[in-house]
Amino acid sequence: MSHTRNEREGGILYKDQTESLLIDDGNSGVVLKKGPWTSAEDAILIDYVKKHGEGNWNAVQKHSGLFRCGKSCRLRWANHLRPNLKKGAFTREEEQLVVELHAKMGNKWARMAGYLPGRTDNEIKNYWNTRIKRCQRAGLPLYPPEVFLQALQESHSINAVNGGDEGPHGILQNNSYEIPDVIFDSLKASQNALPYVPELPDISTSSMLMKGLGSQYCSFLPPTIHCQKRLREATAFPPSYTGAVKNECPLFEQFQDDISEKAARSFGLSFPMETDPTTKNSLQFGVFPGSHTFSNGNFSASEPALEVMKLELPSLQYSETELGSWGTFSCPQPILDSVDAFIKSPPSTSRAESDSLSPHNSGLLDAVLQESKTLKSAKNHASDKSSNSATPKEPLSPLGHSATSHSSECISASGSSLDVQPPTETFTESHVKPPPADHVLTAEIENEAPIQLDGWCDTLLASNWLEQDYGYHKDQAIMTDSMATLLGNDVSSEYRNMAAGTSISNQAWALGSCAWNNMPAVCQMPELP
DNA sequence: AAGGCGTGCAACCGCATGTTT
DNA sequence: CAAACATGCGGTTGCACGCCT
Repeated sequence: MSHTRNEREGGILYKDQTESLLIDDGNSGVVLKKGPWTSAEDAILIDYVKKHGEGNWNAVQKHSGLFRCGKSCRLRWANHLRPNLKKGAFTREEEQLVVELHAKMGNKWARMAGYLPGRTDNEIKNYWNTRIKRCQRAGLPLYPPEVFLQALQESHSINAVNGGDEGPHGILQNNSYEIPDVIFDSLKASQNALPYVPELPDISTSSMLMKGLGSQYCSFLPPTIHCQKRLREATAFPPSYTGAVKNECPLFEQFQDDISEKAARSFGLSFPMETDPTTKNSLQFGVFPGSHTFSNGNFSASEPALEVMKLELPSLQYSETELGSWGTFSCPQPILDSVDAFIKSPPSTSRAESDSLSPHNSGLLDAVLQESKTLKSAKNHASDKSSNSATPKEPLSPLGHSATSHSSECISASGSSLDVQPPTETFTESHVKPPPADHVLTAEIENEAPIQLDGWCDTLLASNWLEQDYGYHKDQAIMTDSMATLLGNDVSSEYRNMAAGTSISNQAWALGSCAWNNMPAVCQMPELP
Protein backbone atom coordinates (compact mmCIF):
# COMPACT_ATOMS: atom_id res chain seq x y z
CA MET A 1 0.00 0.00 0.00
CA SER A 2 1.47 3.22 -1.04
CA HIS A 3 -0.56 5.45 1.17
CA THR A 4 -2.82 5.41 4.10
CA ARG A 5 -6.56 5.58 3.98
CA ASN A 6 -6.62 9.11 5.26
CA GLU A 7 -4.15 10.12 2.72
CA ARG A 8 -6.28 8.59 0.07
CA GLU A 9 -9.37 10.25 1.34
CA GLY A 10 -7.61 13.51 1.41
CA GLY A 11 -6.49 13.00 -2.07
CA ILE A 12 -2.91 13.17 -1.03
CA LEU A 13 -0.65 10.72 -2.63
CA TYR A 14 2.60 10.33 -0.93
CA LYS A 15 3.94 7.94 -3.43
CA ASP A 16 3.40 7.56 -7.04
CA GLN A 17 0.17 5.79 -7.62
CA THR A 18 1.88 3.65 -10.17
CA GLU A 19 3.16 1.68 -7.26
CA SER A 20 -0.27 0.20 -6.95
CA LEU A 21 -0.70 -3.25 -8.28
CA LEU A 22 -0.90 -3.29 -12.01
CA ILE A 23 -2.36 -6.07 -14.00
CA ASP A 24 -2.61 -6.83 -17.60
CA ASP A 25 -6.17 -7.16 -18.70
CA GLY A 26 -5.14 -10.07 -20.77
CA ASN A 27 -6.53 -9.16 -24.14
CA SER A 28 -5.87 -5.60 -25.02
CA GLY A 29 -2.45 -5.35 -23.58
CA VAL A 30 -3.59 -2.52 -21.39
CA VAL A 31 -2.21 -2.62 -17.93
CA LEU A 32 -5.01 -2.10 -15.48
CA LYS A 33 -4.56 -0.83 -12.03
CA LYS A 34 -5.75 -2.58 -8.93
CA GLY A 35 -5.98 -1.65 -5.35
CA PRO A 36 -7.34 1.41 -3.65
CA TRP A 37 -8.72 4.18 -5.75
CA THR A 38 -7.17 7.57 -5.73
CA SER A 39 -9.11 10.77 -5.67
CA ALA A 40 -7.86 11.50 -9.14
CA GLU A 41 -9.30 8.25 -10.37
CA ASP A 42 -12.52 9.01 -8.60
CA ALA A 43 -12.70 12.34 -10.33
CA ILE A 44 -12.18 10.72 -13.67
CA LEU A 45 -14.86 8.19 -13.05
CA ILE A 46 -17.32 10.74 -11.77
CA ASP A 47 -16.69 12.86 -14.76
CA TYR A 48 -17.20 9.95 -17.04
CA VAL A 49 -20.47 8.94 -15.46
CA LYS A 50 -21.72 12.48 -15.58
CA LYS A 51 -21.06 12.56 -19.27
CA HIS A 52 -22.03 9.08 -20.30
CA GLY A 53 -24.15 7.74 -17.52
CA GLU A 54 -23.91 4.44 -15.77
CA GLY A 55 -23.30 1.27 -17.61
CA ASN A 56 -20.93 0.18 -20.27
CA TRP A 57 -18.28 0.12 -17.65
CA ASN A 58 -15.73 -1.52 -19.80
CA ALA A 59 -15.81 1.54 -21.95
CA VAL A 60 -14.69 3.70 -19.09
CA GLN A 61 -11.16 2.60 -19.46
CA LYS A 62 -11.24 3.14 -23.17
CA HIS A 63 -12.80 6.56 -23.13
CA SER A 64 -11.56 8.08 -19.96
CA GLY A 65 -8.09 6.80 -19.77
CA LEU A 66 -8.81 5.32 -16.41
CA PHE A 67 -6.75 2.21 -16.03
CA ARG A 68 -9.37 0.27 -14.21
CA CYS A 69 -11.41 -2.66 -15.33
CA GLY A 70 -15.10 -2.20 -15.82
CA LYS A 71 -16.00 -4.18 -12.81
CA SER A 72 -13.80 -2.10 -10.65
CA CYS A 73 -15.33 1.07 -12.02
CA ARG A 74 -18.82 -0.15 -11.47
CA LEU A 75 -18.02 -1.18 -7.93
CA ARG A 76 -16.33 2.06 -7.16
CA TRP A 77 -19.21 4.04 -8.49
CA ALA A 78 -21.87 1.97 -6.86
CA ASN A 79 -20.23 1.78 -3.50
CA HIS A 80 -18.56 5.11 -3.12
CA LEU A 81 -19.12 7.66 -5.81
CA ARG A 82 -22.73 7.64 -6.76
CA PRO A 83 -24.90 10.34 -5.30
CA ASN A 84 -27.00 9.99 -2.20
CA LEU A 85 -24.85 7.37 -0.66
CA LYS A 86 -25.04 7.27 3.06
CA LYS A 87 -21.79 7.12 4.85
CA GLY A 88 -21.09 6.35 8.40
CA ALA A 89 -22.48 3.93 10.89
CA PHE A 90 -25.80 2.33 10.40
CA THR A 91 -28.61 3.97 12.21
CA ARG A 92 -30.63 2.02 14.63
CA GLU A 93 -33.46 1.83 12.17
CA GLU A 94 -31.18 0.56 9.50
CA GLU A 95 -29.72 -2.04 11.77
CA GLN A 96 -33.10 -3.31 12.67
CA LEU A 97 -34.18 -3.39 9.11
CA VAL A 98 -31.10 -5.28 8.11
CA VAL A 99 -31.78 -7.88 10.73
CA GLU A 100 -35.35 -8.18 9.68
CA LEU A 101 -34.49 -8.39 6.04
CA HIS A 102 -31.78 -10.92 6.60
CA ALA A 103 -34.14 -13.09 8.52
CA LYS A 104 -36.35 -13.13 5.51
CA MET A 105 -33.92 -12.99 2.63
CA GLY A 106 -30.73 -14.47 3.83
CA ASN A 107 -27.59 -13.22 2.22
CA LYS A 108 -29.33 -11.30 -0.49
CA TRP A 109 -27.36 -8.18 0.04
CA ALA A 110 -28.31 -6.51 -3.16
CA ARG A 111 -31.97 -7.01 -2.50
CA MET A 112 -31.58 -5.82 1.01
CA ALA A 113 -29.85 -2.74 -0.26
CA GLY A 114 -32.98 -1.89 -2.11
CA TYR A 115 -34.70 -1.33 1.19
CA LEU A 116 -31.93 0.75 2.62
CA PRO A 117 -31.66 3.92 0.62
CA GLY A 118 -28.13 5.08 0.34
CA ARG A 119 -26.67 1.85 1.54
CA THR A 120 -24.86 -0.52 -0.71
CA ASP A 121 -24.93 -4.23 -0.72
CA ASN A 122 -21.31 -4.24 0.22
CA GLU A 123 -21.97 -2.06 3.18
CA ILE A 124 -24.80 -4.22 4.35
CA LYS A 125 -22.77 -7.30 3.84
CA ASN A 126 -19.89 -5.92 5.83
CA TYR A 127 -22.20 -4.78 8.51
CA TRP A 128 -23.82 -8.12 8.74
CA ASN A 129 -20.56 -9.97 8.84
CA THR A 130 -19.42 -7.69 11.55
CA ARG A 131 -22.57 -8.30 13.42
CA ILE A 132 -22.17 -12.01 13.05
CA LYS A 133 -18.71 -11.93 14.42
CA ARG A 134 -19.88 -9.86 17.28
CA CYS A 135 -22.77 -12.09 18.03
CA GLN A 136 -20.59 -15.11 17.80
CA ARG A 137 -18.20 -13.69 20.27
CA ALA A 138 -20.95 -12.79 22.61
CA GLY A 139 -22.88 -15.96 22.12
CA LEU A 140 -25.92 -13.99 21.19
CA PRO A 141 -28.48 -15.01 18.65
CA LEU A 142 -28.28 -13.37 15.31
CA TYR A 143 -31.93 -12.70 15.05
CA PRO A 144 -34.10 -11.26 17.70
CA PRO A 145 -36.65 -13.79 18.84
CA GLU A 146 -39.34 -11.76 17.17
CA VAL A 147 -37.77 -12.16 13.82
CA PHE A 148 -36.96 -15.76 14.32
CA LEU A 149 -40.38 -16.71 15.51
CA GLN A 150 -42.01 -14.80 12.77
CA ALA A 151 -40.02 -16.62 10.19
CA LEU A 152 -40.55 -19.92 11.87
CA GLN A 153 -44.23 -19.33 12.21
CA GLU A 154 -44.61 -18.31 8.65
CA SER A 155 -42.59 -21.18 7.36
CA HIS A 156 -44.65 -23.59 9.35
CA SER A 157 -47.89 -22.11 8.25
CA ILE A 158 -46.70 -22.34 4.71
CA ASN A 159 -45.89 -25.95 5.21
CA ALA A 160 -49.01 -26.90 7.04
CA VAL A 161 -51.64 -24.70 5.51
CA ASN A 162 -50.57 -24.07 2.01
CA GLY A 163 -49.28 -27.50 1.46
CA GLY A 164 -46.26 -26.19 -0.24
CA ASP A 165 -47.97 -24.07 -2.77
CA GLU A 166 -45.92 -21.12 -1.94
CA GLY A 167 -44.49 -19.59 -5.00
CA PRO A 168 -40.87 -19.62 -5.79
CA HIS A 169 -40.47 -16.10 -4.57
CA GLY A 170 -41.53 -16.70 -1.05
CA ILE A 171 -39.13 -14.75 0.98
CA LEU A 172 -39.01 -17.05 3.91
CA GLN A 173 -38.67 -20.23 2.13
CA ASN A 174 -35.03 -20.57 2.01
CA ASN A 175 -34.32 -19.02 5.26
CA SER A 176 -36.88 -20.65 7.35
CA TYR A 177 -34.50 -23.45 7.81
CA GLU A 178 -31.63 -21.29 8.48
CA ILE A 179 -33.13 -19.52 11.33
CA PRO A 180 -33.06 -22.25 13.91
CA ASP A 181 -29.37 -21.65 13.98
CA VAL A 182 -30.23 -18.79 16.17
CA ILE A 183 -31.69 -21.09 18.68
CA PHE A 184 -28.72 -23.28 18.71
CA ASP A 185 -26.36 -20.44 18.89
CA SER A 186 -28.15 -19.32 21.95
CA LEU A 187 -28.46 -22.73 23.36
CA LYS A 188 -24.92 -23.57 22.69
CA ALA A 189 -23.91 -20.42 24.33
CA SER A 190 -26.16 -21.17 27.21
CA GLN A 191 -24.94 -24.68 27.31
CA ASN A 192 -21.57 -23.47 28.25
CA ALA A 193 -23.00 -21.82 31.26
CA LEU A 194 -25.27 -24.57 32.29
CA PRO A 195 -24.53 -26.42 35.43
CA TYR A 196 -25.00 -29.80 33.90
CA VAL A 197 -22.29 -29.36 31.40
CA PRO A 198 -19.48 -30.48 33.64
CA GLU A 199 -21.32 -33.70 34.13
CA LEU A 200 -20.90 -34.51 30.56
CA PRO A 201 -18.20 -37.10 30.28
CA ASP A 202 -16.38 -35.39 27.53
CA ILE A 203 -17.06 -31.83 26.82
CA SER A 204 -14.99 -31.72 23.75
CA THR A 205 -16.99 -34.50 22.30
CA SER A 206 -20.18 -32.85 23.22
CA SER A 207 -18.94 -29.70 21.70
CA MET A 208 -18.34 -31.50 18.53
CA LEU A 209 -21.72 -33.02 18.81
CA MET A 210 -23.14 -29.64 19.28
CA LYS A 211 -21.34 -28.61 16.23
CA GLY A 212 -23.15 -31.28 14.46
CA LEU A 213 -26.40 -30.39 16.05
CA GLY A 214 -25.94 -26.80 15.44
CA SER A 215 -25.03 -27.13 11.88
CA GLN A 216 -27.36 -29.94 11.14
CA TYR A 217 -30.52 -29.54 13.03
CA CYS A 218 -30.34 -25.90 12.50
CA SER A 219 -29.49 -26.03 8.89
CA PHE A 220 -31.20 -29.00 7.52
CA LEU A 221 -31.71 -27.29 4.32
CA PRO A 222 -28.88 -25.77 2.53
CA PRO A 223 -28.55 -22.15 3.32
CA THR A 224 -30.09 -19.73 1.01
CA ILE A 225 -27.26 -19.30 -1.30
CA HIS A 226 -26.78 -22.94 -1.77
CA CYS A 227 -30.36 -23.63 -2.31
CA GLN A 228 -30.28 -20.99 -4.90
CA LYS A 229 -27.19 -22.36 -6.45
CA ARG A 230 -28.67 -25.76 -6.52
CA LEU A 231 -31.69 -24.33 -8.13
CA ARG A 232 -29.52 -22.83 -10.71
CA GLU A 233 -27.76 -26.05 -11.28
CA ALA A 234 -30.90 -28.05 -11.42
CA THR A 235 -32.11 -28.76 -14.87
CA ALA A 236 -35.55 -29.79 -13.85
CA PHE A 237 -37.65 -29.98 -10.79
CA PRO A 238 -38.85 -33.27 -9.49
CA PRO A 239 -42.19 -33.87 -11.11
CA SER A 240 -43.96 -34.50 -7.89
CA TYR A 241 -43.14 -33.50 -4.46
CA THR A 242 -45.19 -32.74 -1.46
CA GLY A 243 -44.82 -30.19 1.21
CA ALA A 244 -43.51 -26.74 1.23
CA VAL A 245 -40.06 -27.89 1.99
CA LYS A 246 -39.69 -29.65 -1.25
CA ASN A 247 -41.37 -26.90 -3.02
CA GLU A 248 -39.10 -24.41 -1.50
CA CYS A 249 -36.06 -26.24 -2.59
CA PRO A 250 -36.75 -28.45 -5.52
CA LEU A 251 -33.74 -30.50 -4.75
CA PHE A 252 -34.96 -31.16 -1.34
CA GLU A 253 -35.55 -34.77 -2.07
CA GLN A 254 -31.94 -35.12 -2.81
CA PHE A 255 -31.17 -33.28 0.30
CA GLN A 256 -33.62 -35.28 2.25
CA ASP A 257 -31.80 -38.35 1.25
CA ASP A 258 -28.72 -36.79 2.62
CA ILE A 259 -30.17 -35.80 5.91
CA SER A 260 -29.72 -38.98 7.77
CA GLU A 261 -26.33 -39.40 6.32
CA LYS A 262 -25.29 -35.97 7.26
CA ALA A 263 -26.80 -36.21 10.66
CA ALA A 264 -25.06 -39.47 11.24
CA ARG A 265 -21.88 -37.87 10.20
CA SER A 266 -22.53 -35.03 12.49
CA PHE A 267 -22.59 -37.53 15.28
CA GLY A 268 -19.43 -39.04 14.11
CA LEU A 269 -21.13 -42.12 12.86
CA SER A 270 -20.18 -43.89 9.78
CA PHE A 271 -22.80 -43.95 7.20
CA PRO A 272 -23.50 -47.22 5.54
CA MET A 273 -24.45 -45.62 2.29
CA GLU A 274 -21.19 -43.86 2.05
CA THR A 275 -19.70 -44.69 -1.26
CA ASP A 276 -17.05 -42.14 -1.65
CA PRO A 277 -14.23 -42.75 0.73
CA THR A 278 -12.62 -39.54 -0.31
CA THR A 279 -15.61 -37.58 0.71
CA LYS A 280 -15.95 -39.60 3.81
CA ASN A 281 -12.49 -38.91 4.87
CA SER A 282 -12.91 -35.29 4.37
CA LEU A 283 -15.78 -35.15 6.75
CA GLN A 284 -15.31 -34.38 10.30
CA PHE A 285 -17.49 -34.19 13.25
CA GLY A 286 -20.45 -32.20 12.34
CA VAL A 287 -18.74 -30.51 9.53
CA PHE A 288 -19.60 -31.42 6.07
CA PRO A 289 -20.00 -29.76 2.77
CA GLY A 290 -23.05 -27.64 2.72
CA SER A 291 -23.25 -27.15 6.39
CA HIS A 292 -23.82 -23.73 7.64
CA THR A 293 -20.39 -23.70 8.99
CA PHE A 294 -18.76 -23.28 5.69
CA SER A 295 -21.36 -23.11 3.09
CA ASN A 296 -22.76 -19.82 4.04
CA GLY A 297 -19.43 -18.35 4.25
CA ASN A 298 -20.14 -15.61 6.57
CA PHE A 299 -21.92 -17.38 9.31
CA SER A 300 -20.72 -20.33 11.18
CA ALA A 301 -23.56 -21.63 13.20
CA SER A 302 -21.32 -23.98 15.01
CA GLU A 303 -18.66 -21.60 15.96
CA PRO A 304 -19.84 -19.16 18.53
CA ALA A 305 -19.95 -21.09 21.70
CA LEU A 306 -17.10 -23.24 20.73
CA GLU A 307 -14.56 -20.62 20.33
CA VAL A 308 -12.71 -19.08 23.11
CA MET A 309 -14.82 -16.05 23.40
CA LYS A 310 -13.35 -12.76 24.10
CA LEU A 311 -15.56 -11.54 26.80
CA GLU A 312 -17.11 -8.42 25.62
CA LEU A 313 -20.44 -6.96 25.06
CA PRO A 314 -21.77 -7.27 21.57
CA SER A 315 -20.44 -3.91 20.76
CA LEU A 316 -19.72 -0.69 22.41
CA GLN A 317 -20.49 0.98 19.20
CA TYR A 318 -23.80 -0.70 18.90
CA SER A 319 -24.42 -1.51 22.47
CA GLU A 320 -27.77 0.12 22.60
CA THR A 321 -29.10 -1.22 19.44
CA GLU A 322 -27.68 -4.63 19.66
CA LEU A 323 -28.56 -5.25 23.20
CA GLY A 324 -31.41 -2.95 23.73
CA SER A 325 -33.14 -3.81 20.54
CA TRP A 326 -33.01 -7.47 21.15
CA GLY A 327 -35.75 -8.49 23.41
CA THR A 328 -33.82 -11.34 24.81
CA PHE A 329 -30.93 -9.32 25.91
CA SER A 330 -32.51 -6.06 26.60
CA CYS A 331 -30.76 -5.58 29.82
CA PRO A 332 -30.87 -2.48 31.86
CA GLN A 333 -27.63 -0.68 32.07
CA PRO A 334 -26.89 -1.83 35.59
CA ILE A 335 -27.07 -5.36 34.35
CA LEU A 336 -24.75 -4.61 31.54
CA ASP A 337 -22.48 -2.98 33.97
CA SER A 338 -22.54 -6.00 36.13
CA VAL A 339 -21.85 -8.16 33.18
CA ASP A 340 -19.02 -5.96 32.25
CA ALA A 341 -17.68 -6.14 35.73
CA PHE A 342 -18.12 -9.84 35.62
CA ILE A 343 -16.16 -10.01 32.47
CA LYS A 344 -13.38 -7.93 33.76
CA SER A 345 -13.05 -9.94 36.91
CA PRO A 346 -14.39 -13.39 36.33
CA PRO A 347 -14.96 -15.15 39.57
CA SER A 348 -12.74 -17.98 40.53
CA THR A 349 -15.46 -20.11 41.89
CA SER A 350 -16.18 -23.71 42.35
CA ARG A 351 -17.10 -23.75 38.75
CA ALA A 352 -13.52 -24.25 37.93
CA GLU A 353 -14.35 -27.66 36.73
CA SER A 354 -16.98 -26.31 34.52
CA ASP A 355 -14.67 -23.72 33.22
CA SER A 356 -11.97 -26.13 32.61
CA LEU A 357 -14.24 -28.40 30.80
CA SER A 358 -15.91 -25.68 28.97
CA PRO A 359 -13.31 -23.21 28.03
CA HIS A 360 -15.89 -21.22 26.17
CA ASN A 361 -17.85 -20.49 29.22
CA SER A 362 -17.72 -16.82 28.90
CA GLY A 363 -19.04 -15.76 32.20
CA LEU A 364 -21.03 -13.28 30.27
CA LEU A 365 -23.80 -15.70 29.85
CA ASP A 366 -23.59 -16.72 33.41
CA ALA A 367 -24.09 -13.21 34.40
CA VAL A 368 -26.90 -12.81 31.98
CA LEU A 369 -28.48 -15.94 33.22
CA GLN A 370 -28.27 -14.77 36.75
CA GLU A 371 -29.82 -11.52 35.86
CA SER A 372 -32.41 -13.19 33.78
CA LYS A 373 -33.58 -15.05 36.82
CA THR A 374 -34.08 -11.82 38.57
CA LEU A 375 -35.78 -10.32 35.63
CA LYS A 376 -37.88 -13.36 35.18
CA SER A 377 -39.24 -13.30 38.64
CA ALA A 378 -39.91 -9.64 38.37
CA LYS A 379 -41.44 -10.01 34.99
CA ASN A 380 -43.75 -12.71 36.12
CA HIS A 381 -45.44 -10.20 38.28
CA ALA A 382 -45.85 -7.75 35.54
CA SER A 383 -47.08 -9.71 32.64
CA ASP A 384 -49.02 -12.72 31.71
CA LYS A 385 -46.72 -15.03 29.86
CA SER A 386 -49.50 -16.55 27.89
CA SER A 387 -50.53 -13.36 26.28
CA ASN A 388 -48.80 -11.08 23.97
CA SER A 389 -48.78 -7.68 25.46
CA ALA A 390 -47.30 -5.76 22.66
CA THR A 391 -47.34 -2.43 24.31
CA PRO A 392 -45.27 -3.19 27.35
CA LYS A 393 -42.90 -5.23 25.30
CA GLU A 394 -42.46 -2.60 22.73
CA PRO A 395 -39.28 -1.24 24.17
CA LEU A 396 -37.92 -4.71 24.31
CA SER A 397 -39.03 -5.62 20.88
CA PRO A 398 -38.16 -2.89 18.56
CA LEU A 399 -38.08 -5.37 15.80
CA GLY A 400 -41.50 -6.53 16.49
CA HIS A 401 -44.07 -5.84 13.93
CA SER A 402 -46.00 -3.34 15.80
CA ALA A 403 -47.17 -0.13 14.34
CA THR A 404 -44.35 1.67 16.00
CA SER A 405 -41.62 -0.33 14.49
CA HIS A 406 -38.59 1.75 13.99
CA SER A 407 -37.96 0.15 10.73
CA SER A 408 -41.37 1.15 9.67
CA GLU A 409 -40.49 4.65 10.43
CA CYS A 410 -37.38 4.26 8.46
CA ILE A 411 -38.84 2.87 5.34
CA SER A 412 -42.47 3.55 5.31
CA ALA A 413 -45.28 4.95 7.27
CA SER A 414 -47.60 2.27 6.08
CA GLY A 415 -47.10 0.00 9.01
CA SER A 416 -44.90 -2.64 7.62
CA SER A 417 -41.40 -1.95 6.68
CA LEU A 418 -41.52 -4.49 3.95
CA ASP A 419 -44.77 -3.90 2.26
CA VAL A 420 -43.57 -1.10 0.15
CA GLN A 421 -41.68 -0.78 -3.00
CA PRO A 422 -38.08 -0.46 -2.18
CA PRO A 423 -37.23 3.13 -2.29
CA THR A 424 -35.87 4.32 -5.52
CA GLU A 425 -32.85 6.31 -4.76
CA THR A 426 -33.20 9.83 -5.88
CA PHE A 427 -30.00 10.28 -7.67
CA THR A 428 -29.28 13.55 -9.15
CA GLU A 429 -27.98 11.82 -12.16
CA SER A 430 -30.70 10.90 -14.54
CA HIS A 431 -28.81 7.87 -15.67
CA VAL A 432 -29.10 6.05 -12.46
CA LYS A 433 -31.15 2.96 -12.67
CA PRO A 434 -33.90 2.27 -10.19
CA PRO A 435 -33.81 -0.79 -8.02
CA PRO A 436 -35.06 -3.90 -9.65
CA ALA A 437 -38.72 -4.63 -9.47
CA ASP A 438 -38.24 -7.85 -7.59
CA HIS A 439 -37.52 -5.88 -4.52
CA VAL A 440 -41.18 -5.94 -3.82
CA LEU A 441 -41.75 -8.46 -1.17
CA THR A 442 -44.56 -10.84 -1.39
CA ALA A 443 -47.79 -10.61 0.42
CA GLU A 444 -46.89 -12.98 3.17
CA ILE A 445 -44.62 -10.39 4.54
CA GLU A 446 -47.37 -7.91 4.70
CA ASN A 447 -49.57 -10.23 6.59
CA GLU A 448 -47.20 -10.84 9.35
CA ALA A 449 -49.07 -11.56 12.48
CA PRO A 450 -47.93 -10.36 15.81
CA ILE A 451 -45.74 -12.89 17.36
CA GLN A 452 -46.02 -14.05 20.86
CA LEU A 453 -42.75 -13.90 22.50
CA ASP A 454 -43.41 -14.20 26.11
CA GLY A 455 -41.63 -17.13 27.46
CA TRP A 456 -39.00 -17.32 24.87
CA CYS A 457 -36.59 -14.98 26.46
CA ASP A 458 -37.17 -16.49 29.80
CA THR A 459 -36.85 -19.94 28.48
CA LEU A 460 -33.72 -19.16 26.69
CA LEU A 461 -32.12 -17.36 29.49
CA ALA A 462 -33.41 -19.05 32.54
CA SER A 463 -30.54 -20.95 33.95
CA ASN A 464 -32.69 -23.75 35.20
CA TRP A 465 -34.51 -24.37 32.03
CA LEU A 466 -32.73 -27.56 31.41
CA GLU A 467 -32.73 -28.78 34.91
CA GLN A 468 -36.36 -28.43 35.57
CA ASP A 469 -37.76 -29.96 32.49
CA TYR A 470 -35.21 -31.81 30.52
CA GLY A 471 -32.39 -34.16 31.00
CA TYR A 472 -30.30 -36.45 29.01
CA HIS A 473 -32.93 -39.09 29.27
CA LYS A 474 -35.35 -37.20 27.14
CA ASP A 475 -36.62 -39.50 24.56
CA GLN A 476 -35.07 -39.20 21.20
CA ALA A 477 -38.49 -38.97 19.72
CA ILE A 478 -38.77 -35.54 21.14
CA MET A 479 -36.11 -34.44 18.82
CA THR A 480 -37.60 -36.09 15.87
CA ASP A 481 -41.03 -34.84 16.72
CA SER A 482 -39.74 -31.38 16.83
CA MET A 483 -38.03 -31.91 13.60
CA ALA A 484 -41.17 -33.36 12.18
CA THR A 485 -42.97 -30.27 13.10
CA LEU A 486 -40.47 -28.12 11.40
CA LEU A 487 -39.60 -30.14 8.40
CA GLY A 488 -42.56 -32.26 7.81
CA ASN A 489 -43.28 -35.79 8.76
CA ASP A 490 -41.78 -37.32 5.72
CA VAL A 491 -38.49 -35.83 6.63
CA SER A 492 -38.64 -36.65 10.24
CA SER A 493 -39.28 -40.27 9.53
CA GLU A 494 -35.78 -40.34 8.30
CA TYR A 495 -34.70 -39.12 11.62
CA ARG A 496 -36.82 -41.47 13.56
CA ASN A 497 -35.34 -44.33 11.67
CA MET A 498 -31.93 -43.02 12.12
CA ALA A 499 -32.42 -42.47 15.78
CA ALA A 500 -33.85 -45.89 16.27
CA GLY A 501 -31.17 -47.56 14.33
CA THR A 502 -28.15 -45.87 15.69
CA SER A 503 -26.45 -45.53 18.94
CA ILE A 504 -26.40 -41.84 19.07
CA SER A 505 -25.36 -40.75 22.44
CA ASN A 506 -27.92 -39.59 24.90
CA GLN A 507 -25.91 -36.49 25.25
CA ALA A 508 -26.44 -35.50 21.73
CA TRP A 509 -30.08 -36.26 21.78
CA ALA A 510 -30.54 -34.58 25.06
CA LEU A 511 -28.89 -31.48 23.83
CA GLY A 512 -30.97 -31.49 20.74
CA SER A 513 -34.09 -32.27 22.65
CA CYS A 514 -33.43 -29.54 25.07
CA ALA A 515 -32.98 -27.16 22.26
CA TRP A 516 -36.19 -28.00 20.59
CA ASN A 517 -38.31 -28.55 23.60
CA ASN A 518 -37.35 -25.36 25.19
CA MET A 519 -38.76 -23.42 22.40
CA PRO A 520 -41.62 -21.35 23.64
CA ALA A 521 -45.06 -22.71 23.40
CA VAL A 522 -45.81 -20.66 20.38
CA CYS A 523 -43.00 -22.43 18.62
CA GLN A 524 -44.10 -25.88 19.50
CA MET A 525 -46.24 -26.47 16.56
CA PRO A 526 -48.96 -29.05 16.75
CA GLU A 527 -48.36 -32.30 15.06
CA LEU A 528 -49.26 -32.19 11.48
CA PRO A 529 -52.28 -34.25 10.60
C1' DA B 1 6.42 3.91 23.58
C1' DA B 2 6.06 -0.05 20.94
C1' DG B 3 4.37 -4.16 19.36
C1' DG B 4 0.49 -7.35 18.92
C1' DC B 5 -3.99 -8.10 17.86
C1' DG B 6 -8.74 -7.49 16.55
C1' DT B 7 -11.98 -4.92 13.83
C1' DG B 8 -14.00 -2.68 9.99
C1' DC B 9 -13.87 -1.43 5.42
C1' DA B 10 -12.62 -1.27 0.56
C1' DA B 11 -11.66 -3.86 -3.15
C1' DC B 12 -11.05 -8.06 -5.70
C1' DC B 13 -12.45 -12.58 -7.42
C1' DG B 14 -15.27 -16.10 -9.25
C1' DC B 15 -19.49 -17.32 -10.76
C1' DA B 16 -24.18 -16.74 -12.53
C1' DT B 17 -27.31 -14.40 -15.25
C1' DG B 18 -28.82 -11.37 -18.79
C1' DT B 19 -28.06 -9.21 -23.21
C1' DT B 20 -26.16 -8.63 -27.62
C1' DT B 21 -24.16 -10.16 -31.81
C1' DC C 1 -28.75 -21.13 -31.39
C1' DA C 2 -24.42 -20.29 -29.62
C1' DA C 3 -20.69 -17.48 -28.44
C1' DA C 4 -19.20 -13.24 -26.64
C1' DC C 5 -19.85 -9.62 -23.80
C1' DA C 6 -21.76 -6.97 -19.91
C1' DT C 7 -23.56 -6.79 -15.57
C1' DG C 8 -24.71 -8.21 -10.97
C1' DC C 9 -24.05 -10.75 -6.86
C1' DG C 10 -22.01 -13.02 -2.97
C1' DG C 11 -17.83 -14.43 -0.77
C1' DT C 12 -13.23 -13.51 0.40
C1' DT C 13 -9.09 -11.00 1.22
C1' DG C 14 -5.85 -7.45 2.44
C1' DC C 15 -4.89 -3.41 4.76
C1' DA C 16 -5.35 0.64 7.80
C1' DC C 17 -6.72 1.87 12.12
C1' DG C 18 -7.47 1.72 16.94
C1' DC C 19 -7.23 -0.59 21.21
C1' DC C 20 -4.81 -3.26 24.50
C1' DT C 21 -0.96 -5.02 26.93
